Amino acid sequence: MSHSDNRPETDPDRYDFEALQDKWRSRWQEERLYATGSEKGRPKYYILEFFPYPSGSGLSVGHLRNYVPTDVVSRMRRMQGHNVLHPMGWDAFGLPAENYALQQGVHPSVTTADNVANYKRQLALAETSYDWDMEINSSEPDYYRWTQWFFLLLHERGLAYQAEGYQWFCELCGTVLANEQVENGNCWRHEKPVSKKKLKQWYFKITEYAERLLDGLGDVDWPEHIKLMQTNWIGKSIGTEVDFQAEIPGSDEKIPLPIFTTRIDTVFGVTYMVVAPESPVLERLVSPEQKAEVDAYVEASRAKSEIERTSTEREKTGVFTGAHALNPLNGERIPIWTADYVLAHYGTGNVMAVPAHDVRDQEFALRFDLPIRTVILPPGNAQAGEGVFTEPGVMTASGDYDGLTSRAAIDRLNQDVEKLGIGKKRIQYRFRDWLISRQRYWGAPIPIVHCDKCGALPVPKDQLPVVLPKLIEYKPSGTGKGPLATVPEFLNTTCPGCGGAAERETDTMDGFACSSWYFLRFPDPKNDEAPFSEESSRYWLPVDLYVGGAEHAVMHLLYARFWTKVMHDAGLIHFDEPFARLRNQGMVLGADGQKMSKSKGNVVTPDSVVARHGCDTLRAYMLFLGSFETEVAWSDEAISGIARFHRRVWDLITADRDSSGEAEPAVLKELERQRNRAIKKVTQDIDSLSFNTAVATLMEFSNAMTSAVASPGVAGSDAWQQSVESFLLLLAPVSPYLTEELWERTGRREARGTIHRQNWPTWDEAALVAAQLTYPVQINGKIRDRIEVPAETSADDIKAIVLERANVKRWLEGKEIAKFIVVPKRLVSIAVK
RNA sequence: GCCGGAGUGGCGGAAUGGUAGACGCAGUGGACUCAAAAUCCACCGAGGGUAAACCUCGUGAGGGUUCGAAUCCCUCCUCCGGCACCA
Repeated sequence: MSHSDNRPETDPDRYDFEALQDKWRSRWQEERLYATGSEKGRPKYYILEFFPYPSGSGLSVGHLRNYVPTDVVSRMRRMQGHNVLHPMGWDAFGLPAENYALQQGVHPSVTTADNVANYKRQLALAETSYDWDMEINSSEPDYYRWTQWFFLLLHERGLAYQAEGYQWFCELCGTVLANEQVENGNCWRHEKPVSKKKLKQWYFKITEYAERLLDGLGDVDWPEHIKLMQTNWIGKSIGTEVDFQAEIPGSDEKIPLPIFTTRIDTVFGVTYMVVAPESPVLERLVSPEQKAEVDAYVEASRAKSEIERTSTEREKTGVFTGAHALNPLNGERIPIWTADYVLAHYGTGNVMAVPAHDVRDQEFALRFDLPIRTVILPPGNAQAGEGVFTEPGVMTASGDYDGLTSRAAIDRLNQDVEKLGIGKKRIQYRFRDWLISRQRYWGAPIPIVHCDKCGALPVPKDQLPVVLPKLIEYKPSGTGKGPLATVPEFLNTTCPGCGGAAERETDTMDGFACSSWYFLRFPDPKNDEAPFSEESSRYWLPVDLYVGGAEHAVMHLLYARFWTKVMHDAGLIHFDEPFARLRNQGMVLGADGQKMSKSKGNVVTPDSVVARHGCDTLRAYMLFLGSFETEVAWSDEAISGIARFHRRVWDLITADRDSSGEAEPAVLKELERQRNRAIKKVTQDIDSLSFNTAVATLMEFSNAMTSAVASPGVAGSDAWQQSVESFLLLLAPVSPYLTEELWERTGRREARGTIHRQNWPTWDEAALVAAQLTYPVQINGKIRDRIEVPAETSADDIKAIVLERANVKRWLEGKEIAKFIVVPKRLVSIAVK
């Protein structure tokens, strides 16, 4: 057999991947091969990748780690008779896009259009089977009109509100930053510490959905670690809120000072209290003597970077306020301090400090010489041990409660404080409402009008979209107001309430708003009456398989779930979890084991790989690299193995063979077994996203075919034709060009049309059993012999055969058999004494 | 500090209670060739054994459960990821 590479370039039978790509790409386009399925009576399959931001640097093979595997699943599902929706669109609004445009000195609408065109060109190189009729772009008015519509829906439902809040501010940028632009307390562009500035901003009340966001995680097939990250992020704590009484210095007045604690059983060990420096009550508690010191402390904590503020390494700081409080359970009078280890936004912003049973309180107490009183003993110990005891235990020095376990005491105290009217059991969440305002240009304008008389009013829905004007100058102003505030024709409008002069809101929405609903738009992307039709969402949603990087574990995936639940409550959709099955692809590192980056010069692009090895080889190699969910390094050498595999396949199928003669039945039966095994394994592997083993199985099957066809008569057999057919079908989702060409060359396309619309092959379980089975024989766990027997041999017969074997006898000599185990189709195990 | 994930040949990785190392890369030997590339065939965890047979060891370390453990349980080590004063 001659090899294709040895064939002259003019030989039409040579494997020429470029010629195949040119030939089939245009034909497939004409045939609309990737159109979204719409045939009645078929099951649907909606497969989606995380909404990509089309970055200026284009795609590397790392991105294909997501796009190629999902494409393979889509292709298999189409062949399995599903109506498949596999769309692609662009998360084009947002800070990265705006910053890229600023850096290029070109308008973001222009850079976005260029970047999108480049992404589409590169995705075409990998022949990902998107239906481009479904394409969407979040920065276009057709789309963001509906993002604004959803803002109004949230507003209507009381889930969007405006509040004063401290927000990250970078002096060097002269602007407010988003949380995600603050890395370890530094501005992402300047690597300089950021501080906080107080601004009036828009928030979404995601915390109202905390409990349902937790509950919903039980219903979805997601990686456990992602669910866990969301659970931790939401941070549910069950505890008690109790009012202590604070004495106002210099008067007889007392005000309630509420605290939140998860350990009300330690309440008899409180020796001081702490109020957060930003807490509004602080002002009233400060005595004249302490005022200067407290003011200086509050000022200093505000100026501190977040990294200094929250580092647990740092020594604790704080100042006495001059005020005292009364412990409502024992009447004790204790000092009130302010310290920045207490966070204003969590709980009540005040804490009862129990230095004997809390690490932080103890550290503080030791530093400032405050008393430490043990009130919990380790279970079973009458004496307190060394250091801080933070576990539940048994109460002591706690009056009537002595001797109760922490658990019992918490229940009783919860009831008691409620009876006394000084507090009650309460649930506290760690996460906060979603700050959605951005004082930046490149985003969906928040559809609100501010009127002096009527206040903040929503723009009527029929006036949407509020169009983002095309500004030339869109740099952040640094005033804390967005660039839109400088555009009179945008800013000035009439009030939808009273018709008088009014101003538009000039903040734009966080980019995560756009990606919180895009999966609903894809089934119905051109609808101009509504964000989507009820019919389209009822048929296609929820998303059956959602694939993207683990870095979005909390942000996007939590926001999208929140919006989905709101829409469900508004009666717009029939489900309340958007993504039934979620998987994270692993990253592709450069050949040097480092993250791919321009500066390291280790970026591999699809362009270079396709030019060198062709699309099919790139695709198959992306799958073969390693298991889908783990990180892998690119290798320029290993890809040659896939290139060889494709050439061998070409030769195997195109070779001229002598088809005369009668084949041996055993050879044909073994070929049939290999064929059925491959169908089963490849089908199951693609379903479970084990693409690397699917490709390995195809290699094994082609190796088995190569050795089978070397036997006389096999080439002319039906079994051989069946194997060729099944093999091509199984390989089709992985290597679409090669298989289509071979499908045509073996005469199948003319009769039956494209390989990509054929039925996926099915297997016969009965054909999977080999005629002869080899049983290893273990004696005390070590393999001492092997026997080959017909598959149907009974366990008793196997036992008899094994006992007659010389090797076995040798190991059994003088020993007693304790156990004799025959595991059908697997092995024989003997335990001897 | 807390939570999670992972440690298997020279390398990427298979195997989730049943023959450890499938499949591939690299390597070694051979065939073809004037030669090289490509291709094809064979070998390819470590040690012992002239070789075959066969034996011993071997999935981060140590212990346990089991006829049988990479896989399950306990203790520890290393690496990676997330959260990080959340009361």
